[in-house]
Amino acid sequence: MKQETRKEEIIRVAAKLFKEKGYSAVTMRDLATAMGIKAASLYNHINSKQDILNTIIISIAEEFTQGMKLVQDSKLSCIEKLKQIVALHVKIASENIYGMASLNNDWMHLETQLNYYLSLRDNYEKDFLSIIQQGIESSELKEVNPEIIMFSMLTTLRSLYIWIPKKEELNVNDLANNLNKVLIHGINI
Amino acid sequence: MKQETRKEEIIRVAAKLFKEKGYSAVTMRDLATAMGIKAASLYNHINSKQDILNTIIISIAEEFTQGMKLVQDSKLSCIEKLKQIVALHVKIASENIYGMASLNNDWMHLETQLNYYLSLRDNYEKDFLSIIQQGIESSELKEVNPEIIMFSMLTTLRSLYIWIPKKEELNVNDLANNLNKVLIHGINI
DNA sequence: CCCTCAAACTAACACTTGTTAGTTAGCGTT
DNA sequence: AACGCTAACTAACAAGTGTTAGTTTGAGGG
Repeated sequence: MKQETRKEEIIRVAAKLFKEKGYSAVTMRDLATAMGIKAASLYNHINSKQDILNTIIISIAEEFTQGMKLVQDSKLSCIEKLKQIVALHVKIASENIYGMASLNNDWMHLETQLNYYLSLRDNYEKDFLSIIQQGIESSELKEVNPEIIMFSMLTTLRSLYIWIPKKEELNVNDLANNLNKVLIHGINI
Repeated sequence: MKQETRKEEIIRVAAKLFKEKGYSAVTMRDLATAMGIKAASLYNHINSKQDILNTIIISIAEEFTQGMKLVQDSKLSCIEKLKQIVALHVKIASENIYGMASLNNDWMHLETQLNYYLSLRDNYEKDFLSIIQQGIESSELKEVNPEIIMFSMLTTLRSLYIWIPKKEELNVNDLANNLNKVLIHGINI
């Protein structure tokens, strides 16, 4: 159990505030108050407000990229790959509830790292789409517009951070299994 | 074809800016520039920045509430009701692409109207959940956690505004039909 | 020709923003 | 005792914030 540095603590608290009000609405004085110090003192630990956002978003985005790579390199069937992706999202979302909010809602406030983020997101979606297309070609999946399938799955998965905190007892495996049922097999009898 | 008033034009342009950068990051000077006038001139037409947000969010939220009421009062089967709800979201999202962004991302910046908005949203979700629960009881739907079903459908539907603009040719009926297939019947063979 | 009115303008306000500079206090090591 | 390090502080700045007051412009109707 590695001890959290002061910098990590600031970033963690910042992510929580960013989730509640959004990046732009959170001031350095808000963040300082939440940390119990003065705004200027924050700069002993961090470079800038922007830098906090960069750290939060890019670290999670890279985690997703890495996870997708593992899924792609596996020899699983299409449906099994999709289940792995669901599990990936449940895992990352449950471990980064606050950061996921910034990833979803504040990515446009990135500056120097904006293009890098967009390229990660783009590639992720391309890889996701390609898995679905292969599933349709091999008749594992129904012949529905693959973009609609991806959109439906991805928006649900990307919104997990909103919903997970509302569940008192969270069993990550249970949630992933239930989501697999609903997303892959549908809801009707 | 009713002519758009200057006030309506400002609100429409504001919604577009709010979608791109979020409510807090859009200044009255940004909005004025987009309108081709000076910031102070905006106040000949609108009361405050807050008021613009109120108008955007509350009008759409009430549209959803009204639509849900119609669905509830119908004598349709559960599955047919869910299809009506999908159609409702596709319709409202396609007609309010910009406003939907504020509804999803900037509702927390409401002040006087925050509680009213939250009550509308709460009731909407309760009604949605109740339809799903009835569907499970009457064996129209699989016996899966009804909250997960609602969460999955609702997050997909609420994110439509992100995705609709990316589709060159948008046929509202096509989109609703495809979403129904994916959300209700699943994606596997 | 004057009046009205919508819609723009300039100038200014009080306050908030992110950030910097320079300083101080406490603590462990030499 | 002196040093260096961490982490806080006060004070300040320049730019930007939403908003108000008062004024000007131009078009249309009596």
